[in-house]
Amino acid sequence: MPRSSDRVTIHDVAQRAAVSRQTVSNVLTHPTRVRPETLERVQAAIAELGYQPSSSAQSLRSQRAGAVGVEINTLGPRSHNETMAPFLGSLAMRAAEHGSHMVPFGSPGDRPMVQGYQAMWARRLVDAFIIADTHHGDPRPAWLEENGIPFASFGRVWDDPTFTGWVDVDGAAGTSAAVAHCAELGYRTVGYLGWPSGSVVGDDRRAGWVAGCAGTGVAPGPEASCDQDLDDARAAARRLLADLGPSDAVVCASDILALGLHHELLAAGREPGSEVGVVGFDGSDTALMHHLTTVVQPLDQIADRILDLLDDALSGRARPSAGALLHPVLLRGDSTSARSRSR
Amino acid sequence: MPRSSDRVTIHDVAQRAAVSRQTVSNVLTHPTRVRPETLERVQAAIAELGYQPSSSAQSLRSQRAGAVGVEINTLGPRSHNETMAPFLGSLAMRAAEHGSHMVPFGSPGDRPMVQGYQAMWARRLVDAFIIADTHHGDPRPAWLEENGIPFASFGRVWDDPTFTGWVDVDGAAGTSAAVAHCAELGYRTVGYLGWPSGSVVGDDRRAGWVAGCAGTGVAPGPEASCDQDLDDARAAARRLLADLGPSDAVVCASDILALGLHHELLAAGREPGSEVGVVGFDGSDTALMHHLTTVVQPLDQIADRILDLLDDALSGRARPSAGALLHPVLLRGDSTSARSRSR
DNA sequence: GACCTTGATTTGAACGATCAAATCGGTACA
DNA sequence: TGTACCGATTTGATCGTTCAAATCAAGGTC
Repeated sequence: MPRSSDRVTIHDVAQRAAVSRQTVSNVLTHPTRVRPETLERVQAAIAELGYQPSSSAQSLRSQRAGAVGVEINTLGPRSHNETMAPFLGSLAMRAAEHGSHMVPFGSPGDRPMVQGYQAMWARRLVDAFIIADTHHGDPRPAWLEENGIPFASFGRVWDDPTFTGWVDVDGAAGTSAAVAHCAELGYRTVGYLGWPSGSVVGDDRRAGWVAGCAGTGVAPGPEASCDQDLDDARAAARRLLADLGPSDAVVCASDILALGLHHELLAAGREPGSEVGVVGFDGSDTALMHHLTTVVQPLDQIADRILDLLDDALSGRARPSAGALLHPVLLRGDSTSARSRSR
Repeated sequence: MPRSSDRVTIHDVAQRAAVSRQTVSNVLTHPTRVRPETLERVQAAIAELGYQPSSSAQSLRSQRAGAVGVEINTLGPRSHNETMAPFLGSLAMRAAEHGSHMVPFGSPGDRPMVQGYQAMWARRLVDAFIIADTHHGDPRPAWLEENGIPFASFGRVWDDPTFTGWVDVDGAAGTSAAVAHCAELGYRTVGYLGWPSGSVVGDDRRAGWVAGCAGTGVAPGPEASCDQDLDDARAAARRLLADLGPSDAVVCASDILALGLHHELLAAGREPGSEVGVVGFDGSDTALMHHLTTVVQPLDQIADRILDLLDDALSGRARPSAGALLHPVLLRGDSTSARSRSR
């Protein structure tokens, strides 16, 4: 029976098993150091008392918070960032297996500033950070690097090509697979609805479309670009519509853009899929809800790899020689469907 | 200058200001105990060294993790739960002002089990939990209560009316306001698209529709119900369409349902807003994206109140005599618009 | 029988903070 | 002059764990 207080400590277990605290500790961290007979007795005591080491005590002793910070400014309303929320979910689930947990935090302002990071780091609430969506001129990578703070990034860190602690989705492979999918289903041309050139992610995805068309021999269809916004997407889609005949398909840089095109097709009385094929990108809830064919980001895998990177960094292992590019997976929905090639 | 190591501790500050560690501690926690002159000197040292107390050390000493657990199973893909993700965002932002942080976690399975909670609690990674979406037969509230674990709930805890540690949105007030909004704009009847009766949240929202119609004198329009799913919503909306004339409006139990109706209207060539009014509920990104008029849940306020509840519980203050009902706010979008009453 | 070795276990110390009790230098009062 | 008292500050102890060094028991060697 645990002592009067409700909290079971290593001391309670030691007393129960008639050994010293250190032996109990060894049972959990260096089982080989302890005699099999004793091991068993201590393990029994641990089980009976339901002992689990206190994370605060371990943190203090090991100088490790066992936590990783993730900025969630982008998670709030009006952000339209449908990737970060599920990504945080994946991280939280996977973190358990890595013996750590996530601490979401935000800076007051809209723009990602180092202020929030600074606050978390100074108190050592976290051992490392995960950043995402870095852009040109993003102050975070440089600041983290300068201060020797471990971090990993979801998405390439474009400002610093020497930094290899990132995991990213091979956007070109994704759009290329989307084109292949359309070709296979018999669409005659494959157009592209993307973002204005200049964004690295956008250019990457567009490149996959170009390469995909060249590789499969399908004719490139019309192209338009717009911002990551449903209204803009619809406007851009309207511009495309005139050039889209039956059995044409369009690959989009994101699910939001795909949804915009989807809506315009319906508004024009043209059935998505059976008439004009539409493929989105991201595998967002939005796409699933509307049954759009989409290129799904393997968020669980990404989370796992990122946590591996941090494990390595925290145990002083060398950084990998290069970042990791993961392949997205095409998820077939109703917005693309087989058509007879004979028409 | 900080000592050779990179970590600034209370000892470094003490040395720098030529006082003892305890005096430094007092400066931060009991400033009145220290002579003004000394206070200033120590504060200067703190500022110069950029000292912040170590959270692990404080946790161990105070027996408080300073963290709150939030289950995020519902946050993963395919959950269609558009409220939890932004809510977690609000919590994370507000938590900073409450001197704590959020720890999102998940259980392997789909259904909320106590297993995940157990794991977090045993190691004292968190001091309390925030639960949401409790349903009849939910094992969590009872289990938490039994084990004396502090928690608060977003949404009433229906199985235990004596539990008052909850904050909820006044759904009836929301739908009622939605009806009033429609009446004000001149819609002749206001229908309802809701969930099958039996869900407490759903019944609450429906009651507000009924009361709103009675209160404003607007005629109740047709009614239908379906699950929280876009396809189901569209099917239900099709059933409603026949009974919906121009200048009729429909209040919906959620943004997803509203979106379903929105889509069916467009598919039938009837303009949402100008012909048939549509009001959603939740204030989700989906609604904002589609410019739907919607009843917005005040997530920041809810987060604040919930954290207050936990602060009280952790400092041993008595529970409030009743749960808190917060008023949602109607956000006007394009899916409702003024019409001339003269027609 | 004294001495060394090996393996298993225990004791001491430390991580960084804060509470409680002890100390210190002054003042006031008898 | 002694002492009681005060505010300001310091010292000691503690939270629960784990590393490093000390101890202990058993066996082997010369």
